[in-house]
Amino acid sequence: MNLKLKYAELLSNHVDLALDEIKNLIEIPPDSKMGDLAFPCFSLAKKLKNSPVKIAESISGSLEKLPLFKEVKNIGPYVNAFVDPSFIAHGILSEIAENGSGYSSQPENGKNVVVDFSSPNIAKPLAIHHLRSTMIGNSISQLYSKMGYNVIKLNYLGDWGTQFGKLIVAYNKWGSEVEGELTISKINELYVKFSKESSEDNDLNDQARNWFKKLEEGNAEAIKLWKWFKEISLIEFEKIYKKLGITFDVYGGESEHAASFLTVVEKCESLGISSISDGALIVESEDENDPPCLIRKSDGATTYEVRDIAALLDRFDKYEFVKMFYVVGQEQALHFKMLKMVVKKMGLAFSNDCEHISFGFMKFQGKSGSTREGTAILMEDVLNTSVAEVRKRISESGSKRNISEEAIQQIGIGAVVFGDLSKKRVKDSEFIWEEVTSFEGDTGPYLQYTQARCLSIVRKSNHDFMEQADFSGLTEDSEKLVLLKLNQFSEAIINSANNCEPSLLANYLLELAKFTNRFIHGGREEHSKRILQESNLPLQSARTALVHGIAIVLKEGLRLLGISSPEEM
RNA sequence: GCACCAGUAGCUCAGCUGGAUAGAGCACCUGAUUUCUAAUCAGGCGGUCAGAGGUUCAAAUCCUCUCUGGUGUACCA
Repeated sequence: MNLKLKYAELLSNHVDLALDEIKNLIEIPPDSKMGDLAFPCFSLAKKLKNSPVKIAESISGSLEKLPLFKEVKNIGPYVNAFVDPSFIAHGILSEIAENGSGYSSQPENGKNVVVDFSSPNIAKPLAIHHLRSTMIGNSISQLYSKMGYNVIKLNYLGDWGTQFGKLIVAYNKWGSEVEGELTISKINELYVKFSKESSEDNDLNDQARNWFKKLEEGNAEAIKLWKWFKEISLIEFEKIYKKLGITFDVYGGESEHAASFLTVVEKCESLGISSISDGALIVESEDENDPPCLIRKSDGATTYEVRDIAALLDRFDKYEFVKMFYVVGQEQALHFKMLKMVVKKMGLAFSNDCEHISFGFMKFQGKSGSTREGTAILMEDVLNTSVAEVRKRISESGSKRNISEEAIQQIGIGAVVFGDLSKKRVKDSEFIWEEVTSFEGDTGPYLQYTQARCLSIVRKSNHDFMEQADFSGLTEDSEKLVLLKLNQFSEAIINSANNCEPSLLANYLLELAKFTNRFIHGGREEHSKRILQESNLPLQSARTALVHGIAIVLKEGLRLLGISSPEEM
């Protein structure tokens, strides 16, 4: 139910503004004691040549009574409305009960959205800085499918480039020293060793560039090794994605577009937007402050930029997307700016639909870990530690409940994911072990706990509460706050999706959970206030339905963040 | 040098795109438990919204400058 719209309709007969304008002015007061909706009268003051307070008085005095609004009065320059919870409860709760997890979902619109996320480099283990792209991208994908889009989740692997030349050199030189089976961490060790040695021996870098050139030319030995490194890496990645419950629709890779780079080069040349500089082919930037975009190296090899452009052209051919999201760290902002710039110069309108969804650094003890230096914090370790902490906590609490292994996994992993997604993307975030393994307050486990608590009440209610409920009994403030919050679910989703900002949804869920715990907690202080102790069955049923609705919204909201929630914990 | 991003309580962060007395969580202090799940709830402590100007009825929010931190700056990706 769109309460802002209803309120705007009520006001529209007495305010000389278009319905939409009124609706956009309506806000939610900072304190619910002041009302549930507020219409500020400042902007009318000039037009009416009267003080905002007087205008508010006159409007509130002339409004007709609607059952939806218990009371409308002015507080200073605001016209504030108090919603009658019993009037909205039936609509909201039956909508949730009927749709279940589909509550607030929008019908399919057939439009394609491509989300490029996670996209790790082959031959390096997944570290915490990959967590952000992976989790943010996954959540954006869930949000857009909730909004009715057809989402293509694309894992665009960094599987091409000079680094493979380096690896091949390293493997040929020191590979025989590796003991046992070659794993991703052993590959990484070779890479680390190469980095160290090559800083003193420039010849190694030349060899590496040479091997990469060979790889691009289709040299059999190079390709064989490259394929092998890739296979080993993918097996490792899949293990983590499975833990996180993430799947991809398409695995792509830069390597696929290395060949088609010629198309890009030709197009740039024929359009006359490129030029030769120091032997390399470049496209000049529009902004004088930016460097040019390198399309082809002076030795004829491809660049990251040209491969990405070729990949983008290919994606549009395949999917005709309405949105193309690149979920990649902010350090690559310039790269995506140049990518868009070149594609725009190529005369392709879809350059406007491409968006770089950037995010800040993940740091550990003030530094961003580096796989090259071997100081990275591995994603697997983080997840395992958090899960272990949950297990420890449960055994120490001496709880009688038997908590399943599945639930322990969900809680441990949920804590890590929520910790990351509850903050705005742009912020750099400091990785603190104690914080990851803290499960109190504004955390994922808090939301899961709230949800489990609600489900427990629903489970114990042994009758058809939707059938027997009398929603007009829901008159308490604590009930109203929860109801209004449930009603805002779709707004939270839309906001979150439009801004590609999962933290907005995360914060919405925290508020919902807070109101919920307050509401339910009344039953702890006074036994008679417990929902299932209520002797008036229609009222008890209405409250149970409310709790049921909360559980559904919390579970669905968490799912949109990529977090699964246990039935019991 | 230039460009982009950030700066709000001791710490981690919100602040609904310009509105009411700047809010949460953690930490610290006090209280509630033979739990419809205490991974909870109630209360206390804690602020020069980096600084200075400006725009207007109204600025943490918009503009300008300064300071601090981070990132990027063509043949790595």
